[in-house]
Amino acid sequence: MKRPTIADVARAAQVSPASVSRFLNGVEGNLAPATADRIARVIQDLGYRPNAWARSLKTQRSGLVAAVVADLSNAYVPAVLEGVETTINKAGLSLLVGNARNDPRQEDRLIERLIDQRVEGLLLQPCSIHVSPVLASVLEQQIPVVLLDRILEGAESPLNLVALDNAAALQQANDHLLGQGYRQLLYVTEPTREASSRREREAAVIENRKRWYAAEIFTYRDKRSTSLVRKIMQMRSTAIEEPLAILCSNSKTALFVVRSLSEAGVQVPQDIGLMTIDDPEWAAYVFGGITAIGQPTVELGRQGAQSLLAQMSRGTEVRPRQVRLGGILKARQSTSR
Amino acid sequence: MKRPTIADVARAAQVSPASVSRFLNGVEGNLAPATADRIARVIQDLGYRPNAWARSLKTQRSGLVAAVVADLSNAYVPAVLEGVETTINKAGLSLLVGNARNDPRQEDRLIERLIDQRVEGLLLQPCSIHVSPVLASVLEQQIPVVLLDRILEGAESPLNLVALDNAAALQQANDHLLGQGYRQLLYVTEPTREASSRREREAAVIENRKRWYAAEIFTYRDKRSTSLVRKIMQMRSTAIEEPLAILCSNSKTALFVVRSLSEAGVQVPQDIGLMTIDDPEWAAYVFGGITAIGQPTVELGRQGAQSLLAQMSRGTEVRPRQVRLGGILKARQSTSR
DNA sequence: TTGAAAGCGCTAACAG
DNA sequence: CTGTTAGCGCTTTCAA
Repeated sequence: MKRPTIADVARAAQVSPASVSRFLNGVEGNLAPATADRIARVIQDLGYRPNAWARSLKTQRSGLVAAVVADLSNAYVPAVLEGVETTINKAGLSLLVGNARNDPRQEDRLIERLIDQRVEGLLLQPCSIHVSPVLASVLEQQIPVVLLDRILEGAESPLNLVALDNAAALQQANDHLLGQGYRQLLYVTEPTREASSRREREAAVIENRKRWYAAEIFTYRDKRSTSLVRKIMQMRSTAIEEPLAILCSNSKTALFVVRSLSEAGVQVPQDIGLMTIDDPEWAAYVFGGITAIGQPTVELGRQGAQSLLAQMSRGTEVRPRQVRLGGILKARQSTSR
Repeated sequence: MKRPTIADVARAAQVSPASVSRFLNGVEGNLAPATADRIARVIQDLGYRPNAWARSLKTQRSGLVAAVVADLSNAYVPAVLEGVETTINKAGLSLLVGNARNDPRQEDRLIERLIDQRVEGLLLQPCSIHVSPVLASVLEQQIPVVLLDRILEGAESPLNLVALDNAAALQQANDHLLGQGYRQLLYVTEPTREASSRREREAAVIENRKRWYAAEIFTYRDKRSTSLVRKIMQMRSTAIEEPLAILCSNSKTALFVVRSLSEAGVQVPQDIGLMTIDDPEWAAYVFGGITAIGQPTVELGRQGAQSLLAQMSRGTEVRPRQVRLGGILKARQSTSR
């Protein structure tokens, strides 16, 4: 039971394949209503569906767009993908998804495979900070690319980007915490080497350093919480008990900190203030509510996809657009003194 | 700057396209080492990559697999997709993702589009309970399908499935709560009409009904928490104050309940017990820890994908496999009296 | 071990 | 308004 081809339809409807094709594509030189009807009926009867491969081969369009993300297990990512998927589908295209699992080699492999599938565009949340040879060749082939969430260094020309305005978000966070009367800051982050967003956030923390009595950065590499707790104890033991707040670089970090504090029995906000960049669904319910800077995740995906679609239709020639979206401060219990 | 074709390679290497094709596919009738080397070099130089469309047209294989999910915004779903994606990629295939947003019409549209892309298999978490005409035609075409998380009624033969053993999970939950001394149960669920998993869970609750002093079911349809709170108050006002526990049908429900309880100032576990099916990352940190039945989400995706791959290679003829995975009880503060 | 040639299913000139 | 024809880039007999 092979699927019917355009030729089968043509034969059954007593017309040429060309006419069927015209019908399918709603082409200019309109068909006689009678012919069209006949074709329509046959298509219906046979359950004919055009073969995307053959069409692609001819038209050089696949109807496929790819999204390669750094880590699907970070809730931020599926939220962004939601915006991407919706937009891509509205445009009549289909979305291929690749999860690099924070491994640049895996990322390369995925990109290569997806390009081989002849995707018409690539949305990328890179898990490395520089342009890999594979990505370079993608760019060279003029395949539209839009970066999500993270920038890339060493591209010949800056790539299209949609991301959080990290500098502004951290400014907001610092303002809020200082405004609440905190005088010491402990910024907790995952290693910052490979993700530009983390770098930008950390840079902003450093920039705001002088505003604090003390501001330190804690980078966590494993799940163990002991050294973080030790760090906290150390900062809290200042002679003049300056109030201390923890700021988390993202929701994954926040989860780690929440776990650490819970295990150590540290009270929030009594003993310590807590705030995070990124506002996961649970933030409002832990410790009576954790103050957060929410990201417009779905919107970010939407805009990324739109930017890609624009490039796909207008060509890669358009000058690159760097969109920076603002975060939204949600003040909650965890930073109220 | 068009991409080089097999003909370009053939010309540059002074061989026939057929030989290049042989080289590419590592075919039996081995090439002379010298020829192979020459071809290899040219491919390298030209940066040649085979055209998937042309290959598909000829081989009738696309290298594409699709996953259509009910709702990407439920954290359970991306977790399952993670397992799916990994497995599919390991098999050298690419994954197309569609998000039906709980809309059966959208689901149909997605399936149709993906089938038009000639995917070789479909993983489906249906957002309806019965086989739509579109899906029926997919099955009729012998395209391998595996259901994730939810079953479908009215299929001619039962479809392959990987899902939680809902009956067992709810048995476990009931046992645990009764063991903790609770005597009244309030089961909170989203509307159960369209998702078989919800139906199964609700059915299990009903089955366990006699074990309770009172067991009621609360279906929430909107975000407003007032009627839930009223219900709770009503159940708590029994003459002989039988201890009450809430059981949530999944993590989305749990989030709703947590919000409602927080807003109403109900204390957990002092005033009421709380438990949920599905163990989201935040469960351990809200109300000092919410007791949950964890689902093997990633594993579920992995097994679903494997089941699909099996069907794809051995043909749809294989007898359908219904895999039911067990949940894992995580006892926490919220149900300790 | 290699090449020639046919064709997968479709579209897009070009005629008519 | 409609049909004929020539490929899109690849694989795969069949011959050499």
